[in-house]
Amino acid sequence: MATFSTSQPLSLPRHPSLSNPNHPTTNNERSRHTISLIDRCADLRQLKQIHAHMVRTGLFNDPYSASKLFAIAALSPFASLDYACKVFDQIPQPNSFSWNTLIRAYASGPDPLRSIWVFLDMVSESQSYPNKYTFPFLIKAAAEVSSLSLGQSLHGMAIKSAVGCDVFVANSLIHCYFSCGDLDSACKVFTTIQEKDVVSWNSMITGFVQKGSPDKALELFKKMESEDVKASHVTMVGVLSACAKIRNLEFGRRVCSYIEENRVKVNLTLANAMLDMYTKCGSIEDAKRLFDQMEEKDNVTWTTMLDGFAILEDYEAARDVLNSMPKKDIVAWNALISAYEQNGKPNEALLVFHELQLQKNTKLNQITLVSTLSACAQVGALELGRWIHSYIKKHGIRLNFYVTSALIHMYSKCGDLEKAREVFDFVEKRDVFVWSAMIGGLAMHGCGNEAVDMFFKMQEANVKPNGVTFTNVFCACSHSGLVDEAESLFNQMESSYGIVPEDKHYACIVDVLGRSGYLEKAVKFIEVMPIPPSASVWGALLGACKIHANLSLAEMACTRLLELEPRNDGAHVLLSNIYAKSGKWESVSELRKHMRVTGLKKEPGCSSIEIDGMIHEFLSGDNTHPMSKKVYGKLHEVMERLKSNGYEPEMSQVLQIIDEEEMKEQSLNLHSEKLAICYGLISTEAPKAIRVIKNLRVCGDCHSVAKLVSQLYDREIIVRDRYRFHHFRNGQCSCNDFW
DNA sequence: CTAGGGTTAG
Repeated sequence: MATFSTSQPLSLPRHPSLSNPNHPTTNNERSRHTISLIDRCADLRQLKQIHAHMVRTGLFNDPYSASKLFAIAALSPFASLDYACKVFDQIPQPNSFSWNTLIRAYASGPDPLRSIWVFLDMVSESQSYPNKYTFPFLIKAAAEVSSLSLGQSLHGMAIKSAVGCDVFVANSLIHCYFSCGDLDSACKVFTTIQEKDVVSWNSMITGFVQKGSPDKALELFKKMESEDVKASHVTMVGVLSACAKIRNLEFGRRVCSYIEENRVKVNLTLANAMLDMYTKCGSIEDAKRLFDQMEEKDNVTWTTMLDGFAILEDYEAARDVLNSMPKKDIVAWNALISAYEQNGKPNEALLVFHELQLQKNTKLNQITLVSTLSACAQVGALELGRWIHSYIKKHGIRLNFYVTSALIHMYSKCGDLEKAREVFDFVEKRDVFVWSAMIGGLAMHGCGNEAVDMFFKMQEANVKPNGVTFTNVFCACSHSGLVDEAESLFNQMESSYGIVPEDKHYACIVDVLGRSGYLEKAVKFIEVMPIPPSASVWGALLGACKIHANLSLAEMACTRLLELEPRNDGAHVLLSNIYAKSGKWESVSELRKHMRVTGLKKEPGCSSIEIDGMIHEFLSGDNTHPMSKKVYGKLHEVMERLKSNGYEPEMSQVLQIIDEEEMKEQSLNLHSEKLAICYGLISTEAPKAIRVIKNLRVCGDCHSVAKLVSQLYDREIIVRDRYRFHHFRNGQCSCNDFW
């Protein structure tokens, strides 16, 4: 038998007029031979050869033979849509099969909607009618582009064409409704199927898993079992994915034994799903064992394993996996970058990003950019963030919701609120995350009223707020003292927006009330909370007590907070200072001893500043920076100049998170933000703004110093502290000294 | 002669 592994001339039956008239082969046999050759074609050249032959012999005029050739042209591994279309146009009267084939080819091509245009041609211009094979392809196209209205129209047409009850049509509708987010319709279709097959169940199970209801997927699986439907390997993939999402190792293990007992065929995809379940559920031993057993591995296998180590924060092992990958792809790089970024290691994430850029064959994608922008936001790497933004523009990368939110978030957190607004205004469509990012940005910069306005504009745009939106709005209210607005929105959260307040929302309201001086009200609010107050709730109250110098309440809040978070360093230091202020010296020494014994230390103040794309970090009292001497020289000069302009160091805030050692640093003006600002003065020129990021709250003295420097040195200074931004300009701060 | 459901990174 002839097989064509490489392109060779074909031995085609000869033209009837040329063949020996006495030769016994009939036309029928000749066409059978030609058609069997079509099936064994290995490339387009061979196919075209047969095509030419068929035209010459007239075989192409036979609808069956022509459709056979066309199907290979459109669907084989070496298919060419261009060529297939030309073949199709030559078919005199394409039958339904040929139309279906063309629709199928387009539906799984790069532009699925083109299959709809073919369908319209079929309906309007041909004698062929759509049948039960036609609709699954079209519905698949609708699913691909997530067009609910298209899916609904096709659903209606399928019913009119009397194929609405066909199980293939119904199954593709389930898939389509899920991908359009219309879960109710998907369920309705499912319940109307008379004879559900395993694919019907699988479509439901994977639909629920992918749309964020893994628990429902597991329920369905149990129901499927109780109805004695035999699960397939695709069922297993879906169920394992559900287990991975809800971190249910026990159920996941049961699924694995089910697979063994029922001899479900374990292919690569299923093995990968098992691996993912083990890693996500935290059983790295099982994962390692499976990984070592797997004979065949693909990039999914490697990346899943990489992520498994990253989850355990074993970055060395994760890195080893990346290094061992035969063909590293962007997904694997993204996994490492995002692992660092999401575990509070943004600098490491940026290092990996820089390394990735040196790889010639790996193209960044939207996910790379989202993770990296998020890392930029954390460290305040505005220059790199800007570079990524221009990269996005230059390469025409689409601003989807993720990328848009990430850009807004990056610009906001790096202190460039105007740029954040530009991005927000530029995009045409905004989802809840884009709106929330913008509201959050306004909140950080103390634009409370604008944030609240934005919240209402969002409703006008028919975008429903979520829990994050409310957190950001409350945060905005808090920084701007908008007590009434916050209270009124809080009261509507559940009744009007259907969002059950969580502990972070309660903490926000306590913060709003407390900051504005309504300490009693805040306490009452905590007392009537329907859920037990969390550490962040007490933390918010404590913060308010600090601002308003309420010692007794602070002591209570501190005690509650330490019950919930025994290793909260700030609360310890603060409590010891409270005791000191109240003369409870025994309690002070007890607490200090406790801290020494348990090795609890106050997180050191740290400020950073980006110069020419490099992040420079300063700890308080730091002299490790290469330009340390010059920085201190500048600091001395600044302080002298400030003093001669009437500045007096502020040494007596009532409550501060300062430990004994820091007292000395405080008196010597060694706070990290002062060092970073001085470094900024040395290494940049006006009118460039000095942007500093601090890990803790900016202290009162540094705040006054920054105000004066902005005036006397005529420099804009932008400081991001743990909670918000301070824009210092002409001796004023954007926070109006309310923070 | 045709068809549907699947795993990794935000």
